[in-house]
Amino acid sequence: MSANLRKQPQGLASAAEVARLAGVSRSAVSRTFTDGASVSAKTREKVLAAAKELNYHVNHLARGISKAESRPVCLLASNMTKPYHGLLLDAITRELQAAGRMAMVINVTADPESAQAALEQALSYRASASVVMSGTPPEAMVSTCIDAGQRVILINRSGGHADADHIRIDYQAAMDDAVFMLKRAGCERLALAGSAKGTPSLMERERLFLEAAAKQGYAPRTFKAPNSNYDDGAQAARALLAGRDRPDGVFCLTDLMACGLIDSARLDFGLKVPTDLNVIGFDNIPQAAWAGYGLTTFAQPYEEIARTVVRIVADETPAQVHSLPTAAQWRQSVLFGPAD
Amino acid sequence: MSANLRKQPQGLASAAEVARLAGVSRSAVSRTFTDGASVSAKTREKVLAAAKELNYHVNHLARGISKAESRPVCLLASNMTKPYHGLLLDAITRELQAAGRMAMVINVTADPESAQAALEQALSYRASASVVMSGTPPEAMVSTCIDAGQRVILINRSGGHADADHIRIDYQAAMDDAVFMLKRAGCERLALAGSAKGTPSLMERERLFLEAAAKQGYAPRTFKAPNSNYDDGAQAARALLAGRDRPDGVFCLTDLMACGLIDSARLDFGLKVPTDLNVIGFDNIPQAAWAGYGLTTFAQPYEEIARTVVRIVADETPAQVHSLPTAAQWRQSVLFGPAD
DNA sequence: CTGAAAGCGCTTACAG
DNA sequence: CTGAAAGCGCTTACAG
Repeated sequence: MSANLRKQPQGLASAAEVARLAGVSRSAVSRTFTDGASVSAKTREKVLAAAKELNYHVNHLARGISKAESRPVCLLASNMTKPYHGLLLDAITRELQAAGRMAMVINVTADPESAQAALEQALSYRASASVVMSGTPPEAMVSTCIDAGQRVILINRSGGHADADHIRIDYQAAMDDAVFMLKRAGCERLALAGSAKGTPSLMERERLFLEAAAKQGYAPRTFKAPNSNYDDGAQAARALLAGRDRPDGVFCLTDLMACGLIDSARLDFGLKVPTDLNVIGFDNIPQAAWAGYGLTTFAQPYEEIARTVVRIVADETPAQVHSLPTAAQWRQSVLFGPAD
Repeated sequence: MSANLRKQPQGLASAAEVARLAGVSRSAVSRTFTDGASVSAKTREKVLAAAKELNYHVNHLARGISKAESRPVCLLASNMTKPYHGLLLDAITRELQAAGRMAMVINVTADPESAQAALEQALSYRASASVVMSGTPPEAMVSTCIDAGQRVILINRSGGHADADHIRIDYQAAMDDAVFMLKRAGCERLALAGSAKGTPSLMERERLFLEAAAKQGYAPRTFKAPNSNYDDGAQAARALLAGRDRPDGVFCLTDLMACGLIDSARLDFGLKVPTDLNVIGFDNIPQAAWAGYGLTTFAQPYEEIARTVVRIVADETPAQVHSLPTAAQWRQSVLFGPAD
């Protein structure tokens, strides 16, 4: 009674109340809700009945204090507004949830220090893992998290942290494919719509495309836009498509850029895709499938990334690099379909 | 020492250790990290120094057991992949974070029972509030949450729950505007690209547009697509633009539909927007600003919604309906600009 | 302003 | 299989 007076007005039953009603010990109700604990069918029955009657829910906050598995996983995300990030966030929250894990999301803004602040938050909530989808946390911060017993999972981030898990995509095959597709479409002058943003995955795609092109005897004209969004693609179009010796095949670092480039090619230059210009993108965002674009692109393995995250969070395996493949998605922005 | 053996290997310091190092009581360190608690500058100093040395972070999980304000807020989201949902999720997580609150996200899939399961999860984590962005939780579930001392905030959901806070958008003015814009552009035959999905906000826009049109003497042809995405817009185009008496102005329930309709109008019917066809959308998603669309639309008040959410979470005010306005966003898909 | 003590809601050796 | 007890890491009246 007097204990009740101290409580905030929040009517959720506690394990103690359930125990009282069921006529068993506190430990018994705790065990009933712990997978694999030893309770007799009869006790379990009584507890379950009482729990149902009192509308009891294990307090995960309290459980998390002593039980690592019921601690949340922190997702450091930004740009949720952009299709690629939305797709990734959707897949990861879905898989985490299916595995019974709770996801806390931290919105990492452009601010360079916010990745650090975000990881500190994750520490405060004793997250069992932090998934870095955006930003580049300082090395020292990653160490702090790992020392605190947390796993740190970097998705498409640069490879500096030895103790963190890295999920990276294997872009080599995709970039070879891209050049092959353009060659088979009869392209003679290639171009690359690149970015000066400096994200590791962007830089890697850029480098590998250029290498693959060189191997096939191409010397692509390159334009580096400031970022990798729609406007950057349009900007690339205006830089690459003006003047003589217009390219007839261009690889865009992202689908968003490809959409901007295609629109500009059509509206500013009166070009038809793919007859005048072959275009390939990257990410396979929903817009790539829109009739206005019909973009041939490469799909990020969103589901596989999500499943890998869950696996890392659940396992005790030492930190390592996880490489995942992409898959080509043919549409109409490149002449001719896939080879048989 | 023996206590340490029981701990899982997680090196984060506790308040007790900080107290020991600083030579003060446990209460003192607790107070140092509680806003507005009474600690002398000297004690605070000592505690802060010790905390820094041990890399101490208040355990929010534990704090949440006794302190309601540091409990997480649950976000029930789905379709994060769609621009509108991404925009909303981004704004809400950003504002919540700025207010020092943690956001847990629950991915509500299409499954009708998952909204209920999601709210039960929120209960387990003792969320101080649940924000329902998708799905329609059963009345009984909402009551359970509220009885548990949790606030339930429904965004653009139907108005059945008396004890929940409702954030709704005032579509009346927008729909009057939409008809006015089309009339001023000289439209003679209006159409509505509607949806059979049955979401409250969709249904309300539909009804209000039709009413506004009737007031101006229009009798819009209506097509109800199954959902409210890109493909649904394309489907609407094929239904509305074929045959004689083609409409010259159409309102699409969502920007996504408008994009699909514009693409189909151009590619399937060879129509030019806005000279052959005036188009208005709703939501003001990033794609609406793309050069290929240049869509005139209405902006959901994403930021205002987010701020309202944090205000509700922080306050003790009784549940109520919060009405927010939209703002017209002129672009090129309707003839003539805004009135002065 | 401060500390000792009781409390929150859970888990988990320990002894039977 | 079961319960009493000690523990997790925090907060907050209470008395000084």
